[in-house]
Amino acid sequence: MTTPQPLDGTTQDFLKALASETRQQIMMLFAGGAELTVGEVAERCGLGPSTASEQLTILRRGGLVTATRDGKLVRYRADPTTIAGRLVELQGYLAVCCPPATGNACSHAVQDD
Amino acid sequence: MTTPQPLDGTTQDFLKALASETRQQIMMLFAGGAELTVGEVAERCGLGPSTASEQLTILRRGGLVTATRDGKLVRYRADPTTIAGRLVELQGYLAVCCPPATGNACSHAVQDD
DNA sequence: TCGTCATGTCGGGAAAAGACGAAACGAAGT
DNA sequence: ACTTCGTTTCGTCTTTTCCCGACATGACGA
Repeated sequence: MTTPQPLDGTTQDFLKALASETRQQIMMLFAGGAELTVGEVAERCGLGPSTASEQLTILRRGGLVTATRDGKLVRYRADPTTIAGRLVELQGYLAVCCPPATGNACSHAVQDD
Repeated sequence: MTTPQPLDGTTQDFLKALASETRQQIMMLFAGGAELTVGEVAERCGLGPSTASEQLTILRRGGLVTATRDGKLVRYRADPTTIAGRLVELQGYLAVCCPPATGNACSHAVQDD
């Protein structure tokens, strides 16, 4: 079950998606459950539409947002469920790296030897 | 409303440190609370000593490891306390992006009940 | 059908990251 | 002091990322 050896590919996409200031900025736009089109994201971040589309694709691969088509628009929104899942995966990975000995907060799911 | 702030600098360092396959690999070496020198990390990851040193510096900046000098050696180990803190910060950031309305599953992922 | 508009895809160029070897630094031991 | 060994810093190269403009795709309205 536990495949904590390397890091799961999905978690890797999650981390890489989040490890960019621009994409962090994009994620902030979705605060409060906002739905935004590619063009809106582009404008609010000062990016070209193509760049916004690319970055949103990366965020979608990372499980951070979902997209639905509405006419010729595509509405993006945050994906809390998947985000929570990736966060748990990340937690599990870190729990392996952390000494599961003393009362440390980052170890509570994976114990193995 | 929730602060539409980009993201804490420390959390950014944390994410960037983790968003690298080799650094993830390095972190795995510290499983079980192991203490490793730069040379050991280098050898086990198939890296040059200088590269290992650089990557460990990034991990230290991200709060993932701590270093103590022991003679001419430098022993690195995981830093569970700081990791847990950064994880909580990350979770807080993501909670802002996530709609706090529906099953906001991403606002409880890290808690260590 | 045709034109338009929003999005996605493709190439390219600038910037950053990743890894290396050579050399500098620091802490023992001879 | 000198030598040795582990670590760090520095310069360089290669690879990847980031953003762009130009073009292709797909959907709607005339």
